[in-house]
Amino acid sequence: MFGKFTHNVDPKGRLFVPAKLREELGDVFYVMIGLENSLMVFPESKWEQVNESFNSVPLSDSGALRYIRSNVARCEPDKQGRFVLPPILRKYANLTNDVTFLGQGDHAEIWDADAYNAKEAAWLANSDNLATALKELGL
Amino acid sequence: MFGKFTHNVDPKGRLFVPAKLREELGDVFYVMIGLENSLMVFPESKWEQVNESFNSVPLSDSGALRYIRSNVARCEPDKQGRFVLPPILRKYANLTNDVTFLGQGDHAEIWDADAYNAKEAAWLANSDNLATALKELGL
DNA sequence: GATTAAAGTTCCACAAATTCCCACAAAAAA
DNA sequence: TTTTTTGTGGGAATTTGTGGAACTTTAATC
Repeated sequence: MFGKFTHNVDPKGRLFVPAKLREELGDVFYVMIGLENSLMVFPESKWEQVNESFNSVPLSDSGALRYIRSNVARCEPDKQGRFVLPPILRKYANLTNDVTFLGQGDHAEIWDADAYNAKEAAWLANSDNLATALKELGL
Repeated sequence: MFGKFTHNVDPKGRLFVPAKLREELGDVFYVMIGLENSLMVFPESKWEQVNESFNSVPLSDSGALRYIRSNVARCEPDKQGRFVLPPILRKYANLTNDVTFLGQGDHAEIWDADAYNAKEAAWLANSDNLATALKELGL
């Protein structure tokens, strides 16, 4: 999963799955809260792994995990390729108008478009950042 | 992959893969942002290596890599040997009219032709540059 | 318990964008 | 020159993305 795609949430809270990600995300996927008010989207296969990890943590340590897990949404897109994102998640990520999907290899991320653009622009503005990152990748 | 080839982007954002690079790039290749507003093009085999590097970085540290990865495009040339470069990448590299491909061994680079020519001219203007470079190569 | 309102789903329709395909000019090879 | 390959343009058909209507379900009110 790669690339950046921007769509809007409609008044009913429906989100369109970008065509390029649709196949990889499949008919059923899971949305969970992520870092910095982003959301993470897992295709079913990956979700099973994540779920395993949840289960391997002892219940007593699970304060934070309880919160995360209780806000997971199982989503199934409709015929047009849209799905309804529960209000809690929409609120967590401040999704109001435009929303960007980011392909991140084995999963995707959902961000409020403005918030993400600001972050990205700030990062790109410092060209050392890119040079360092490429070096880390061995390029 | 070697050589320098210049073609144009058409209004639909299509780029022609230079004949001499076509075989080495294959039916599927990946385009990613590079230094100084250039783009990097990887054949599938090389891309797999790069992708490994991406995956070896823990999610929490991946801030920088997020921006890079979300600007990757998987490309498949059409029957004429052209492929569509997503607007984000075209914009990043300021591709409007003429575009040059540079063969760089295991990958290729894409530059705006004017921008690249200017850089090249500036570099050539100082003859010490060449001497230094050859020395680095042990020649 | 019936009626109405609100919220949530499913479906249909349409514009815009993208893909696919055909045609042709220019350049290179035979 | 003739033939093939390379490079470019554009139209037709399909897909994508968006809005909203119609229908269900849930809840609220009398």
